[in-house]
Amino acid sequence: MGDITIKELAQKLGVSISTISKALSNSHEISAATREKVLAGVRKYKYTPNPNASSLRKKRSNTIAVIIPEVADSFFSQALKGIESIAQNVDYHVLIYLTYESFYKERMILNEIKSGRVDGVLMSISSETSNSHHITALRDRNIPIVFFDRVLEETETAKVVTDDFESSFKATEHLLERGCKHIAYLSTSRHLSINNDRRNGYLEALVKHNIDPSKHTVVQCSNHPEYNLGMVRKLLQQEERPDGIIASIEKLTSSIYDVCKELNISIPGQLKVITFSNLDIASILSPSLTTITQPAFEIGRTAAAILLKALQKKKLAIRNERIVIPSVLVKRGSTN
Amino acid sequence: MGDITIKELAQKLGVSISTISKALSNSHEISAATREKVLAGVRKYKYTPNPNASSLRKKRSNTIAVIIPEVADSFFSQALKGIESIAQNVDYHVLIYLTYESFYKERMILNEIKSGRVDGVLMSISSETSNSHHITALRDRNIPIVFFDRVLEETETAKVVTDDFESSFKATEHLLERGCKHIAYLSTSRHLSINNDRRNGYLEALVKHNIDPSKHTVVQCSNHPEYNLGMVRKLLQQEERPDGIIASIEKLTSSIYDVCKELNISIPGQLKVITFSNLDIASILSPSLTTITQPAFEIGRTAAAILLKALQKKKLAIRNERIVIPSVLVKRGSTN
DNA sequence: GGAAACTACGAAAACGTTTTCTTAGTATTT
DNA sequence: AAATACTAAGAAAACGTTTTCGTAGTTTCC
Repeated sequence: MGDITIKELAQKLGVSISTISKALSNSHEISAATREKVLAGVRKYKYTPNPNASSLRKKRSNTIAVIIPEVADSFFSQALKGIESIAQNVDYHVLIYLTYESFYKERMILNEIKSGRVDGVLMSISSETSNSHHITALRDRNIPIVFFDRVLEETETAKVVTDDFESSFKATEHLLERGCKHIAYLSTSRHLSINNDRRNGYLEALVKHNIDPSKHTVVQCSNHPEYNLGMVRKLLQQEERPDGIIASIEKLTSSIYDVCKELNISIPGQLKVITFSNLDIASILSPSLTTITQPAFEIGRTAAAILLKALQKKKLAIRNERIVIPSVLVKRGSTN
Repeated sequence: MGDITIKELAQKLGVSISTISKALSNSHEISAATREKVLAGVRKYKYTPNPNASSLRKKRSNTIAVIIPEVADSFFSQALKGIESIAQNVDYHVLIYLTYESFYKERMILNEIKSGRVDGVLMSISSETSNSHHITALRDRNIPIVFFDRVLEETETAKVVTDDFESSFKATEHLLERGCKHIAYLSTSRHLSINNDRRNGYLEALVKHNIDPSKHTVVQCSNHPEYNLGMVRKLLQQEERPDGIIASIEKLTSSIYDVCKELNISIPGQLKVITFSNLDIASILSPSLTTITQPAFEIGRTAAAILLKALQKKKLAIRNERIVIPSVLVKRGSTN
C-alpha cells in the first residue's frame, strides 16, 4: 500500500483534482456537500498531500531550520524544546543543524538551506563567527532569520536575548557583598556579543565599587575542555589567586570544582563561584552552585513565535527589535 | 536576488536543461568540456537545485526524522548529536520531533511524516507506547525505521540498544558487595522494554545472591516530577527503608538527594545510590554519583549509520538485528 | 427580460527538477 | 559502402500538487 495521489483519489470520488485541492483548503468555491464527500474520501483512502509537490507549487515548505553550536548543553537543549513546542502547534517542521562552534560549518549549513528547503531560520551563532556575509546571502533569498541568545548585532532582524550585562553586574555585586576582594571572570569567545556584555557587566560592577584595576581578571577560555582546565588550574595556582569566580560557560563548572578539590581550595570558604548555567541539578552539587539561570525555554519559544508569526503574513518583514528576557540569579551554597 | 532556476541557467549558458542536470549528476552522457562549462556557470550564478522539485521527481527527500520523547536530557541530547554528526557527513537533513512521552503525539507525528517528507525514521518510543499500529503504517509506505534505546520489540527492524539487563545486574551486585541488604529499584514506565530489562537484571541479581524476596522493592515512577518526589519520600520514610537504590531515570537523582537531605539520611553511609545517567557533572555532586553511563553518542551514531546506509542502497531492507553497545558502571562516592 | 453578478466546478498551466526518449553526427564493423 | 554502434546533446514527459482561468447554470439587478 503506497501513497494515494490526489489524481487517484479524484478518480475514485468522481470529482476533479482541483475540487479536492480546493476542498482541502476550505475554498469558498466548493459547496458544503462536495466538501463533505471529499473529506470522507480523504479519510477513507488515507490521503495526505505530498509535501514536496505542495511546497514546490506553493513556494513554501512549512519548515524552519534551527542552527546552534551544540545540543548536549542545558541551555540549547531547553531552547530547542521551546522552539519545537511552538512549531508543533502551528504545524511547522523543524530541521536541526549543529555547527560545533565552527564558522566554516555554519557557512556550509546556511548555504545548504538557502534554496527553498526552509521558510525561515532560528540561529545562535558559533563562537567563531565574526562577519555576516553568509547571513546576508540568506536574506537576499528572502529567508528571514531570528537570532536568539548568541546574536549577530550588525544584522537587522529580531534578536531574543537575556540581560547578560545586568546579570553579570548583579552576580559581581553579589560576590562583592559576600566579601570577595578579587573576582575573576572566565570568558568565552571574544567574538560573541553576549560574552562582551557579560564581561562589561562584571567590569562595570568592579568599577562602581572601586575595586583596584589590578584585581580585574579576565581569563580567556576556549572550546577545548583540556585547555580550559589548564587555564583554571593556572588561575587558582597563582600567588594572588582570586577569591571569587564568575564563569561564563556552563562546562567550566566541573573544571572549577575539580581543580578546587585537587588544590584543596574550599568552596565557598576560600573561593566563591557563580556560573551561567541551566542545569537543574546545580542545587545538589557539593556545595550547591549559585547560578545565573537563563530562561532558555522561554527564549526558544519567543524566538520561534516571532519567526512563525512573521511567516504567516503575506509581506514578511521582521522588525529590527531586541527582546530581552531576564535571567535570574539563584543564590546557593557556592557563594555562601 | 532570488534563486536562479535551472532553466535560467540553461539560457545563460546556451545549453539545455537536461544537459545541466546530467552534468551535475556526473552523467557519462556529458563531455568533459561541457561539464566544465556547466560547473563554471553553476559557480558563477550560484545555482543550487530546488530541493522540493528534486525530491518530488526523485521520490527521495534526503531527510530523516528523529522522534524522541524529550531533548532536555543528557542521554537524548547526546544521542541526537551522534545522529546529526553522521547525517551531516552524508548530506542528509534531520527533522526533530518531540513526543513529550505522549503516545498520542507520537502517532500524530508519524502520521504527519509518512507521505514523502522523510526517507527514514530514527526513533525512541514514548513511555506510553504500547502497540505498533502507527509504526506499521509507516512501513507500509516503505519508510524504514531504526529504533534506538527505547525500542518496540515486536517490530522487525534494526534496534540499537545498550545492555540494560547486564548493567542493572552489575549495579545490583556492586551494591550488594558494598554491603547493601535491601535494595530498591526505581522504575520508569512498564511499557518500556528497557525498563523491564533493567528491572529483571536487578531482580535476577537479588535472586542469585539469595536476597529475601521481602527485600525486593520496585517503585513505579511516572513522568511527573512531583509524583516521583512523593514516591521517593514515601520510600525513604518507611520503617524498613532500603539501604541501596538503583534509579532508572536520570531525573530522579535530584529527588533522591533532596529527600535524603530533608530526612537527614547520609549518602553513602545510610543509603547508597546508583543512577542511569549521562550527566558529566555526576562527578562533582555531593557526594559524587555512581552512574551507569550509557554510550549515548555512540548509540545515536550507530542507529543513524544503519539507517543511512540502508537508504543508499536500491533495495532497502533493514535487517532485524539487535546491536548492543555496553554501558559502563562508573563507581563514585555515592556507593562508597 | 436582458445584462450583470454569482456559484460551483473542471481544464489546464505552472512550480523546478530528473529521467526517458529522440536525434544528429561520428566511429566501427562487415 | 552500407549497416551498425556509439557519443553527446536536446525535447519532452513525468513527479503531485496549487492556482489561474474558463464556463455552464443560477441568481440578482434595473
